[in-house]
Amino acid sequence: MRLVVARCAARYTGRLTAELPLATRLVVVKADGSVLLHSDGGSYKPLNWMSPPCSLAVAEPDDDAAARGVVEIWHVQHAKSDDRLEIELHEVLHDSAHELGVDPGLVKDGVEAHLQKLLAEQIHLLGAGHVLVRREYPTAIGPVDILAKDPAGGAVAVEIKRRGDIDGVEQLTRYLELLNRDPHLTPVRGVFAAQEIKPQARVLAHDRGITCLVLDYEAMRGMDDASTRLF
Amino acid sequence: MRLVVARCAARYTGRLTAELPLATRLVVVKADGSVLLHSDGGSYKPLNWMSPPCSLAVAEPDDDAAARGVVEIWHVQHAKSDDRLEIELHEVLHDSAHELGVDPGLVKDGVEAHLQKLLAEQIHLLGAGHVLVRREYPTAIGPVDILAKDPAGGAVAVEIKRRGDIDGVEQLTRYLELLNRDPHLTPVRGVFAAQEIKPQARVLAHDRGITCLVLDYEAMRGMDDASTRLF
DNA sequence: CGCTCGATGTCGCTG
DNA sequence: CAGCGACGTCGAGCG
Repeated sequence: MRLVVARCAARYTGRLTAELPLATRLVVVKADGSVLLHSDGGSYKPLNWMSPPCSLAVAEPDDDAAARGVVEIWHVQHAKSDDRLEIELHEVLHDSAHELGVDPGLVKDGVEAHLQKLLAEQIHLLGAGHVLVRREYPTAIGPVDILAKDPAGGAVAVEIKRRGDIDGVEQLTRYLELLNRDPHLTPVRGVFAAQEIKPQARVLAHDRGITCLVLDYEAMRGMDDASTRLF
Repeated sequence: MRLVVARCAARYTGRLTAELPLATRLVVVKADGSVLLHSDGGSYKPLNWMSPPCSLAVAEPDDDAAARGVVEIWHVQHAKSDDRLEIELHEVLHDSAHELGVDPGLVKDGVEAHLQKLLAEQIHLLGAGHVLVRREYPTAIGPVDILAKDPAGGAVAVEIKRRGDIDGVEQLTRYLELLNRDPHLTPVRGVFAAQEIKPQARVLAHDRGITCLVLDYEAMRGMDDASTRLF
């Protein structure tokens, strides 16, 4: 990894065109050739960048550029598209290189996939006597998170979100509309399950006859741990 | 901006929980207090981070941590939530600070608006005899990209996307519902136009009587260039 | 390789 | 401040 702090200007062309006027920034060149241009604030997102796979070619400035104070021009070209990032370096304030090695990567916990897995295992949370049909039950517009049967044999479609927003209710509504066209399934009941359900989503869900179910992730994981520990 | 290259481990708790095992990484501390943890590859996104506003507190390791080789612990706490990032530094390989100043920011020029402009100019792409009424035709829930009239005088509402997804069909459906309440306009026909239309979106659109139109951006731009060149 | 969907999404605009 | 749409969305998982 190479770290350069420099006064620089940049231009990106590709899916859009964007310009960065002359200012002092951090330029990071990673081992895979990717380049990041960071300002001293904002957020984790760079002002501009090039994703791997890409190649970096360093060029001397032409007379015109040299006259503008450019000491080096970096051409960063994406390998599989015509995306291009051009950086004009005017003054290099810091330049260092470091061997970092391969990163073992981030281990996440508590994302939607976990919730889905846990609810599938603890399907009784939908109510006593419910039975799992399958996870990711396919429809023409995409898979429903969970399809289950209630004690009376009626189909139940479950949409799971970490945070229950209106979007999720809309999504579930579309699934229900399609599933209810299947004579073998209809009538299909809808359950909107999330760790936290926004009031608006709750209202909309209720309006459409969809049941809301708040999931307690910690408790569900506790159950999972318990069962794992037992066997 | 402070740049630290160090062997470190990290843990994030907040909207989810995530862990980073011990490895050598770049730690960036920006002027606004935000922190980025980058590996030597991947993409522009850090492995882990804390967005501003947040505060950084440096602590000495306790005996247990010191025994594990920790030389310093950074507690990064978000100011407005309980999001928290904890970084254990095991070995600092580089540490430098730099004054960058304020960044003038990125100037963008997008493709999205261009598509709308081109289709408005080449409204015949909707079918021979179509006439533009106006771009950004206002409704109570926001402007429709294009309103046109077909040769029979019927209203046509067009939603334009670069990538045609289900969301866009939903959006157009809402517009159509509102537009069709206007007795001067109804019945309004819907056209979903995009450079690329996903199969699911196509199914949903067809289901709702909405026409799909694939736009050839290059060809449309070519037409534009040609007309520009001629006059 | 393409497609779909989630995301600590983030960003920016508007009411 | 909230809501909503766009993003150079990115990235994982699956067929």
